[in-house]
Amino acid sequence: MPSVHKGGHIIPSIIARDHILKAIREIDELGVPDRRKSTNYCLIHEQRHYPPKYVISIAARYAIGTELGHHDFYGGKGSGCANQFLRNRGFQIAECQCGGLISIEMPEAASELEGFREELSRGSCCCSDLLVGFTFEDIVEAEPPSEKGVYVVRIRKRSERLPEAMISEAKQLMARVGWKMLEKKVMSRIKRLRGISQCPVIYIGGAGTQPGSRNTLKGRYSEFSGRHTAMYPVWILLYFGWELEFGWKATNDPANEEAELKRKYRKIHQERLPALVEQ
DNA sequence: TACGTGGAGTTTTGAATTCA
DNA sequence: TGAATTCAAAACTCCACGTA
Repeated sequence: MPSVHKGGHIIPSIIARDHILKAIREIDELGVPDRRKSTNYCLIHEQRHYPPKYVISIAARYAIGTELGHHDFYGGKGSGCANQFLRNRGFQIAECQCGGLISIEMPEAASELEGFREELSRGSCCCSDLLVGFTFEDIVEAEPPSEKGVYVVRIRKRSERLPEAMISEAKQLMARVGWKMLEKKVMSRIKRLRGISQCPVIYIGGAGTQPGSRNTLKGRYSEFSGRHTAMYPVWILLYFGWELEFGWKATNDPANEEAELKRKYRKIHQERLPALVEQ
């Protein structure tokens, strides 16, 4: 088999740019196993980072039908090694310790990324005026009443982990579970984390909005531990060290209060709803 | 009586199809 | 080819019932 390296550690030269692009697309879908993350270099494609050796391993499967193992070829800088192989096919390689699969899609430059981090950590937004009269408690130990009302989930403190990185790690976890149907459903919710902005309010909902309903704030809150539409992204945020609050306001007209709250929120946020609400 | 859970009703969304 | 329509699936919410 033709190769670009000798001595038993070979990269099949039949691997073309198209095979590498297919590998990148697969990694976008399935993520990178922890043991295959890069240590010192990243392949940078469309402003996302990928581990060079893992990309080549996957690309080999598309080219020759067999995935290469971690020790089947060299990484590093030398001639015939993974980095040079990828550069020869038109890809950018940079020194980086992120491990791969880190997106910097929102801000384009590194300085902007830092600015985005700062903006996220501030979490300031004028929509806090909408929540006058709400009671807030830590989401993991909130005790809302058994009454009708409107409720919100709000970010109290952000961690260093950005939404895109959390989505990537969640995707890897789901890929390891190996249950496509479950992965599709869970990830469809978790991807809503991309909608998180500087605004701390990430969900608005109502309890007892329909006539005759016996739903309560307490009941809706309990669903965050088992079947609420926003529970997966909430779990992910908590897992990565974000601190969240559950806030509520009891009312006899939750439907109108919820609609009015969302209307005002949209007005402030260019017609968008909170990140975890279906847009 | 309060709570948890399975299942059903209603609304929304998006893909597929039809038609001009 | 693009707009309009249809329909299935998903999302969201509520109801009913068993249990503590």
